[in-house]
Formats: sequence, C-alpha cells, structure tokens
Amino acid sequence: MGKIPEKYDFAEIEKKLLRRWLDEKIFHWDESRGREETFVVDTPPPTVSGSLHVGSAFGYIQQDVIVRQKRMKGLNIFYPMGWDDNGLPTERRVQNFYNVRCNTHLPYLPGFIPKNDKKSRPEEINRDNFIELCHNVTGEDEKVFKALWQHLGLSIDWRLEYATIDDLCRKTSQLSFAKLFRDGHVYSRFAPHLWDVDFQTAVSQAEVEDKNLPGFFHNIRFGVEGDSTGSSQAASFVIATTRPELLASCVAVIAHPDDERYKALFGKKAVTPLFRVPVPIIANDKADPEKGTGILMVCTFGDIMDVEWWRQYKLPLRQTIGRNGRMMPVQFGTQGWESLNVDQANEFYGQISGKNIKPAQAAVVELLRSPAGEAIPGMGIPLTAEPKPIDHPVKMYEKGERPLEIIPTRQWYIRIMDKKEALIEQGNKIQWHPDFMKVRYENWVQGLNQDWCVSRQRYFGVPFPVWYKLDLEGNPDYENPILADEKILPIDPQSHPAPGFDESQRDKPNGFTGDPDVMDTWATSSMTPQIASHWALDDGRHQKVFPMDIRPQGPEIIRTWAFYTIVKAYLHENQIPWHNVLVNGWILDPDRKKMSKSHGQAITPEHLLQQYSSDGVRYWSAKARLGVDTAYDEALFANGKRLVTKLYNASKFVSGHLLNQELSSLTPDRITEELDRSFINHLLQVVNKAGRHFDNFEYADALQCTESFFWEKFCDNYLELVKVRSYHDEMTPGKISALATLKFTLSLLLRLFAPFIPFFTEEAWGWIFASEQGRNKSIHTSAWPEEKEFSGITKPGVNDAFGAAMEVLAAVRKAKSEAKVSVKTPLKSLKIRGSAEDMKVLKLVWEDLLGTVGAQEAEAIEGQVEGGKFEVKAEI
RNA sequence: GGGCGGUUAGCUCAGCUGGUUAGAGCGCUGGUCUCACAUACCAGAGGUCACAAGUUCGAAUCUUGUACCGCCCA
Repeated sequence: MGKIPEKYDFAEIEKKLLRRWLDEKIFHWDESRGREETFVVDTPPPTVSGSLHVGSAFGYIQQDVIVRQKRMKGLNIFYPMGWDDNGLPTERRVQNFYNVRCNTHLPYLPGFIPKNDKKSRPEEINRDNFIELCHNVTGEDEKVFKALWQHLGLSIDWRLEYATIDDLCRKTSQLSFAKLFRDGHVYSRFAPHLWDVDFQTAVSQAEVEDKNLPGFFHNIRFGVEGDSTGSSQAASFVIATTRPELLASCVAVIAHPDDERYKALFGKKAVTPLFRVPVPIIANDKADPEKGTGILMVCTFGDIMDVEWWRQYKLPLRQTIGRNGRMMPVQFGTQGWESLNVDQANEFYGQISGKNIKPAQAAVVELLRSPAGEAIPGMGIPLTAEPKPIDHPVKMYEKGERPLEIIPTRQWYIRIMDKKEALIEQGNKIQWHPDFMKVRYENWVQGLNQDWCVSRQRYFGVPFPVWYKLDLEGNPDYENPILADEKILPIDPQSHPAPGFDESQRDKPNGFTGDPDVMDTWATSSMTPQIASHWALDDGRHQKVFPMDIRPQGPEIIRTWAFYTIVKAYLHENQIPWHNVLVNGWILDPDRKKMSKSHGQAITPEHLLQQYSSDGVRYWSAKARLGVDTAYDEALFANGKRLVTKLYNASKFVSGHLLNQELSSLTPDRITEELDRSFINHLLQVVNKAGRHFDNFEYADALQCTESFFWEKFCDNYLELVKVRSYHDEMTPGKISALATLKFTLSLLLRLFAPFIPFFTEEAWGWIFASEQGRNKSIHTSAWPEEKEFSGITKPGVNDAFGAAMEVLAAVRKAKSEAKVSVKTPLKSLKIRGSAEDMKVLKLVWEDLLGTVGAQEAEAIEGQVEGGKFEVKAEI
C-alpha cells in the first residue's frame, strides 16, 4: 500500500487516471466474446455545431453510470461514440464563423482561405470549398467535445469513434438508401412539399412545428360568373383568408355542402378579384362553416388542405411563390392562367411580381382597396372590411425564421405511411424507460401524415448515390435513376461519373447528371446502430452487437431519432434496433424553463468540472432519474463534491487502520463480533437493493441507498462504534474482526460507488485493494458486489444488534446535545431499560456501546418501554 | 381541441403494488475543535402531501372532476 496524500487533489488525480485508463485499455470492447455476454450502447452522437453547455453532459453521464456497472458485472462493453457533424447546423455555423455563403455556380478554388471579414457582405464560395470549411470547423468542434467527454470520465472505447459525415457513415447511409430503393421502400416524385424559403430546402414532418403568429383575416369579395348585375346576394360572396397574396394562385372556392348561404352556388364558377380568374365553386364537408365566412379559397398552395383538395378535384397548378420566397413571374392569358381580363390581370400581377411574401401581401391588400380590382364590374371594392388581426398557428421549420411554404419540388421519400401499425408493434417490442415515453412514440406514429422526405437541397450531407440520364434536350429521366453499385460506395455523384458514362458527358444532352441533393441528417443518424455494428460490411461483427441493449436519448427526439431508427431496423432486417430505450429528462433553468442556449452557454461544463470535480458533476447527473426533469442547481454539485470528500476521509480512516497489517489475513471469516456481523447484514441489504435498482436502470435509486448507507450507517454510526476495538493496542480477535469488517466494507462501498464516482473510487482502490492478490488493478474491471461475497461471514446471532446500538447511541447523543457538551464528554452514569429480549441483543454489543458513549459502566434494567426499544438515562 | 407528465417542508426532490407520529439534501436555529473528516459532527424547528368529491376500517398513495405548470400533437 502506498502513501495516502494529506489532501485529495481531484484535478491532478483525474488527469492521472484518465491517462491510465486509456493506456490500460480497460474500456476496450473484446470482439472475440459473444453477444450474450456483451452489453451494447447506441450512444447519441451530439451535434458538434450545437452549443456546449452543462446539459450536454447530463445524459451522457447517466449512460456511463449504467455502462460502468455492467462492466463490473463482467459484461463485455461495446460503447462507441459518434459526432453528428453532417447537416444544416454545421452549415449555419460555418456561414457565421467565416462569413461565407455557398454558391454552386462558382468554380472550386484550391487552397482557398476565407477572407473572414465580418463587416462586409458574406463571401460567396464554391460548394466543395464550403464543404471543406465544414470539415475544418467540425474537426475542431469534435476535439473540444472529445476532451470534455474524457474529462467527464465517459468509459467509451474510442476505437469505435465515428462522425456522421465520415466515410463509414456515408457508406452506411448510401447502402441503406440503395437497399431500400432495391426493395421498393424508396421513391422520388415531383409534388407539393413543405419548403423553407430561407434555407431553400424541403423539410420533413418531424422538423415542422406549429407556432402561433399574429396575422390578419382579410375579407375579400369574389364574383359569380354569369351573374353580372353585381347587386344581389347571389352574385357575389366574401371569403376570409390570411394569405391574400396567394389570390393569383386561387384554383377553387369551397364551402360546406349543408351551408345554406352557399348552396345555390355549388357547380357555378366564381371569379377572383384583381385577376378575374374563373374558378369552380365546390361543396366539401371539410370546409368549416364556423370559420371565417364559411367559404374559402383553395390556392396552390396555402396549406395542407389545399394540397388535399387540389389532388381530390384534380385542380390546375398555379404556383406564384418561388423557391426563394419571392413572387414568381406569371403571364396571364397563357395556358393555365386564364383570365376574364388578361391585360388587367397582368398589370395587377406586375405590381407584386418579384416581391417577397410580406411586401407582396401588403401590395395585394392595397390593390384590393380599389374598386378597379373588383371581380365583376360594378360589384364594388373587393376588400369588404378592414383586415382583422388574429393569432393563428403557422407551420414553421424548427430551425427556420419564416413560415414554411408548400412548393412543388422533386424529393426522395421513404414509404412509411403504409406501415404505421407495424411500426407501433415494433415499439411494443422495446422496453421504454420510463414506460410512459412509449406513448409519445405511439402518438407520433399515429399522427404521421406523409412519407419520410429524405432529400434536402443543401450541401454538407450525404449525397444520394444516384444519377439521371439526360435526354436529347438535356432533361433528366427521373423515372429511371441510375444507382451506384454498392461496392463503390461511398460516392459523390457530383464528382463521380455515372456508370457507363464519361465525366465529359456530365450535364450534357444525351449525357448524365448527378442527383444534386443530400440526405436528411436523420437518414444517417437513424443508422447509428448499424454504423457502429458495421452492418452490411462485417456480418460477424454486426451479429455480435445488434440489436443493441440500450438507446439513451432525450425526449424531444423520440419522433425523430428513436422513430427513424426503428423504421430503418424494421425495413432492413425486420428487427428492433435495441431492447431498451432510456429517455432522460430536461435540464431546467433555475426559472423552471428548459435550459436555453443563451443561459446554458454561460455555464460551461469545464468551469463546473474545475470547481466541483468530475465526480461532483457526475453525482448531480446521476441523482436525476430517467424521464424526470431536473432543475439546474449548483447545490447538488457541491453535494457531490462533499460526498467525494467524505469518501476520501472515510477511506483514509480505514486505510490508516489497515496500514502495516497483514492484509491477506483479514479475511471475511475473521468477522466474528456480533456488532460487525449485524452491520455487515445491513450492508448486504444495500448490495441487494442497489443491484436490483441497476437491473431496472434505476441508477439514481442505487446511488441514493448506497449514499445514505455510507453516510449514516457506516460513517456516523458504525465507524464510531467500532473505534473502541479498532484502536485497541493488542491484536485481539475483536480488533481483527473490526479490521476485517472495515476492509470488507470499504471494498464493497468503493465498488458500489465506482459507477458514479469513478475517479476517487479508483484512486482509493489503489491504496489497498489493487495490490491484493487476485484483485483487478482497476476498480472498474473488478466485480460488482453480489450476495455471494458474503458467504464466508457467519450470519448475526440475534436480530439487529447494530440497530439496537444505534438507537442507544442516538439517545446518549441527544442527552449530550441538550446538555451542550462535547460528544466525547464521559458519562457519570448510564441506565438503559428495555425488554428482556432487547436487552439480550444489546448485551452482545455492550462493550462497543459503552466505549463509544464514554461510560465506564451502565445499568441494564429489564422492563417495558413505550415508543422505541430502549429508554436511556444518561447523567453527564 | 387531444395526449403525456407534474403539483409533498423556504428551495431541490424521494415516498405513490393504500396501513403505525410523511422522509432526504440544501437553507434556517442551537450546540460540539470528538485521535478520518469543522468541506465535519450532534440536536432542533419547519408540511391541512394543489383543490374538491368518491371508494375504504384507513388515502400523499386508488377513482373522478377542477385549477395551475411543463412537454408533445392538432
């Protein structure tokens, strides 16, 4: 046993142990061992371009606590780590970091260095230059994350590191796409789809959120064709819309079939104001008579209902909003743009063409204020009332700033709408922790309303391994995409020619073109189990880790990460990806709001690690149960640090006693005193309880019962009661029993705490146990405490002598506290009354007890006692 | 509007397969330098368990409803 330092310098010890753990490879996965004895984690790859705040560490520590306990149980641990660097967050970070924008029309500049002048307009750069910058930035970000992860003590096998944009991930994502295409689960089509006009990309249902925004209801008078009097009610009607700028896109008006106000109009044609376009008046029971005026215009496209009606009634397409969010040029009088007054329509439209949506809306409203815009001459000003302010839900891209538009584009989809039931069934095969989280999954699957759109019109992502043949006019043949051979993946169709073609034929008539899109980042993240397992590349390895054991993750990505991963595992192998999903809670700001970036960034994890130690920060995370929100409270970090200090002191005390002893002789069978055996029995209860909690992933409860046992029973009571014997000069059987108990207990306590407090427990383990014969050098590969370790210890002779001693000790302490004297003050006399049976128990720990309370002798009185076992009279 | 979770001491949280005087940590009050630890120890104060009704011999714990908070969906 080496020297025990006077003070515990956690910073230095943490550094030393991190190095040692890496050198000794104790977190390495052993590929030679079978699936049954392996515990596999599908670790969440953090978005490295995201903010790094204290919440980032939270969930990872919880996983690590679970992993470390499983490792001690003897399981072979497969604990990889990935970085999510692919996707829009990185692009955005690069744009801001270097003040650049990607422009696909510019040529590639080798050795390009951005000007990085924040004051000037963003520098436009080539796509490949842009991607290079993305790699630079994420490379740096990943270093920062990795350093933090190591500092937290995450017991990751860093040989299993991956990044979602690296070759392995691109290959796996492309393989997934290719196989799904081959199996008919994937299709592309040109159709209206949710579109962000700022990022200029399609988004999927999972990335859309409803946001309440202020808007205006505009009441606009439409005419009815063939009724030019303009005076009677039947000749016109008023629709209410929040999107008057879409008036030129109007293709129909719809009211409820039972709506008396409009019954007479069905089958006739309405005439739009300004553009004087005749559109059908249709009855459909999905129109809400209560909303607005009960009759509404269908535009291509204002919302999801428009798309539905457009399809149902095979209405024409009149697109006016372009991909960039500006009003597209339109020529009335051409095919599909009929008007009763072509010249006037074009003149009106000319006043909004090219405008952004908001200014276009303002312009249209102004035009509607003029009688010149009336649908039918003589009908009057189209805008029948001042716009009425309302708050209404608007669909937004979760990362976007302006409302989403619905714009016809070509996109790739994975078919999921026909598999809802099967996907819910897959969810049922998985254990969710806490179990109510499964409901969120089910609700999401039930509410799906479109197939999974996996294509994005962006740059930094996994390309589709697809080309299209160009016809003689240079039009791509989308119906017959050319798929890359699986053997050559990953490839970029932008730089790699299509099979059978030469690069010189790129984008030339009769040649080919590469698919310009990249995949939704979830198309890659949904493959994290398969990426880590080397699915489709190394089947032996895949079988050894798939399906995985646990998927730890946040609640907000059940609808994305958990859902898509379940989808992929189902489509590829008709499997569940993991047996357990562990959903952590939110970190809340002190004001009970979800921890925000602005708040969180001020609280850097590094700062906390320096102040409270890694073990202290881990304690805070491990106190939080799965699925339960946790308030950010620095008091808990302090508690963790305090616990480490206490553990240090207790370990120092025990080690001090064992110093210069023949350690190997202090075996469990030398534990002979009743107090010791009774105390050991309490320890056994904790071992069993903590083990059971861990089996249910209730690490917080395991910590709770271990901590309270350690602090209250071991430190505050047992250590005090045993000092009489442990400090004895002679090596009496009583002293040997005490030392053997201390050694046994410390060994177990350190191991019980090891998953939570890996640094200090490892350090203390090294003081005594690491050098013992048959022990593992690292506590983290030592055995998790089990009941069988107690087999060499004789059971206590009576019922709970330790508990009896604690009760009397407490009574004496109370007397001393009331007398306001030191705890060590000797007693003048001590009288203890209890039943014959209880006194018999107490007699077995009599000497320990008297020595501890400072009594020369004590009077034992047999008699009945109310409220407790003993009545104690202590004279000071 | 629908779903899920929550509401327990000043604060942060346990307890919730119903059963003796409802627990912990922090904070607060008083005391103690006791040979592991004053980053400690000892003692103490502090709660009509959101509200209402119901089931029951008995409810923080089960049922129903209400209010408020948070999250998800429409």
